[in-house]
Amino acid sequence: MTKPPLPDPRRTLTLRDVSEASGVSEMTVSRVLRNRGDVSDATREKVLLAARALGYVPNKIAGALASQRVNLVGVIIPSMSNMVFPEVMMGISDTLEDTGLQPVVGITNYSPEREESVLYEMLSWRPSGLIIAGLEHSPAASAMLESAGIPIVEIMDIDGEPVDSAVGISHRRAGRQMAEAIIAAGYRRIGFLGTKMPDDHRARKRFEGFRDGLARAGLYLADEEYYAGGSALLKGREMTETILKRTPDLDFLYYSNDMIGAGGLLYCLASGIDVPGRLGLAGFNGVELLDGLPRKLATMDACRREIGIRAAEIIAGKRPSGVIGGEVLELFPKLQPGDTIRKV
Amino acid sequence: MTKPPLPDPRRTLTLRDVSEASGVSEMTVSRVLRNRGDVSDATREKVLLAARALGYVPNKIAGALASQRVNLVGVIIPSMSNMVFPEVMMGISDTLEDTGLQPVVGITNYSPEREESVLYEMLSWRPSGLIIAGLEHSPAASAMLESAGIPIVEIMDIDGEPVDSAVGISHRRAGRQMAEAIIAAGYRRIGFLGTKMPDDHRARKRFEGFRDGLARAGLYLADEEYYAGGSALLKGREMTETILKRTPDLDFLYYSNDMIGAGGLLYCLASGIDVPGRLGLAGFNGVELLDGLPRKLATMDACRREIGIRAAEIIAGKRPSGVIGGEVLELFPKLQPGDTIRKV
DNA sequence: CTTGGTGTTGTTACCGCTAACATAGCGCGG
DNA sequence: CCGCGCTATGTTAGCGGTAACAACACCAAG
Repeated sequence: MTKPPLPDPRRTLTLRDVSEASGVSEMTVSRVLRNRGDVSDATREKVLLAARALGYVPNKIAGALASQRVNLVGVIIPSMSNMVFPEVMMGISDTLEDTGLQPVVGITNYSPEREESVLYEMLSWRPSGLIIAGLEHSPAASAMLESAGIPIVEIMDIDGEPVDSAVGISHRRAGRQMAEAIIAAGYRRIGFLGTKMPDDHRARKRFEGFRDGLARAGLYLADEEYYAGGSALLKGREMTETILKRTPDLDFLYYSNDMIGAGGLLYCLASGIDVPGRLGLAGFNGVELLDGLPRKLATMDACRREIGIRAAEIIAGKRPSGVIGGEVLELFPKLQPGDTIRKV
Repeated sequence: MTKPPLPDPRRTLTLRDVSEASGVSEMTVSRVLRNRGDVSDATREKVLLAARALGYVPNKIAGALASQRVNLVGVIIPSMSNMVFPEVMMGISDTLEDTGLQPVVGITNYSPEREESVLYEMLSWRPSGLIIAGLEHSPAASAMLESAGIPIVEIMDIDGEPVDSAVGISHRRAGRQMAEAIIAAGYRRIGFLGTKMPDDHRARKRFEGFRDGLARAGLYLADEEYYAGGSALLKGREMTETILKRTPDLDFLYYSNDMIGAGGLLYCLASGIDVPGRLGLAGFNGVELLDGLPRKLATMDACRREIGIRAAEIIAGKRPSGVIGGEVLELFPKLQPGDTIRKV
């Protein structure tokens, strides 16, 4: 039993191990592995061979500390469970792909306290940029964002004052537009169905915009219904039944998201309600799932993927404008009338 | 031009800044901020006050390097877009919550190459544990996993040889069980609908188990149909139409996931096909969405949340068994017959 | 034979924090 | 009033890399 030439195989390897195995200095190994600086082909080969043979994995913690550079981009979002943020994430990932930057996600569950702690945790890793959903933050969180010294992009919403840059849509306007379209189609007894989430500011703004849109035409909401938790599709179904039982003369239902809207649509179809003749329906988000439904629910695309792409571009410094920061990029969702609003 | 007493205010703060502001050594500040070691209450107050006033955020990069401890757990999964992995993630997050550990997610898109590079990237941050979906990895990835020197938990699947620990279900058995239930209910002309994903090994194993289950009863698949990309609900609808047109005498359709199954169900209901009398249907996963459908699709719960919980427990060293590693934990999905399989 | 470029490799000094040990101050029994 | 055993705080030496610069070999031109 000869002792193998390698030192304790359980110890994790360092540059020194590779350096000794290949007979050059640690610095040269470092250069080879990062493709930086001039290294002769012969040396490069030797080093790469040794590194691969040992199974060396560089220690980015040490590298980041020494170089003061971290290839991480923090992404803070409220939730991962409703298909809207995963799509934003894909836009971000795809755009960051070829920049050497890597997204790291944190979830807040719509809780300002969690947002604060997730943000603190993220900043303690000194990411080179941060993407965060929403414009509303606790004072402490705002202070951290302001003094972080890195590019910040607040996404999804532009109805407010960003810390640095922002990419999103105006939810207030989106709500108002939907109201106008509904009124134009001749509906008058309008109900609203949404979530019980005081901290979902975007849903709130859509609701306010919607109500304002109605008010401008001298209309008001005829009834409202809210839910929290559970299967959104099922809740949409149940809430629709509830609200229609309570206020049978409603002629339109505006849902705060597509999932409950889809539930409502399925309920109406099963109950033989004439959609969109006797009752019109609309949701919000433009989720892919709607494509598979028996009838197409009216909705508004929230530009989720593009928001992700643009935000990542700002962080990566790829915006064509060449602006350094403080950019506010508004995207414009378009109304997709589908089959659940009467044609005028 | 006198040099200001404070150094560049844009520079990010270090322990030294807090130490100077509070008049104690860096070490003491460090102790206060980590709640470690004895510090007098007076000093603690002073330090916390100064840290808060300055808005100091510790640098975990430096901390991790010095202490050789990283509170990160890598989680590598194929996708975030189909509701199964988000639910696993929640189990992981909830369990890690009170351990000081933090999950960091990487997505592979079912690509072995991406898996390899995501894994390399993750290991270079020296996480204290790793959770990775599946038992099949490239040779290079396997080598990295083996020599990482940290607890590894492979999740979702247990049909194979884990590197270290594993938590999951037997997809082969799940497929077989479904076949047996279908046969017991009297169906004989059975079709399969799935994804074109050579690297989705779990779907493949379910399919193989299903085919074996049929074979044991002397049956074989009467037809098959595959898809890739797009809205799964819509694809399920379209594939169902296609396969039924091509092979009209099918009396059962087994879908490789609930989403296309739901699409198929909606198609059948809209076409007036007698379900489950003339045609039976079943999916896989037990997604919440099914609760909202007009009829309940037969499915098998994949134990997604519990898989996340158990995997996180192993990483956090919270398993009751007290086992160090190499644990294989099998979970047992139960068949939910719903309304789309004939009662025997 | 020098000089000076050019291309390659090595040396030194940190990066910001923490483990481990050293030290200072204090109360107290002998 | 010495020395012991506390507790509270400070000092030193890295963690594993990289930036910046130094050093070296080699060769062409002067």
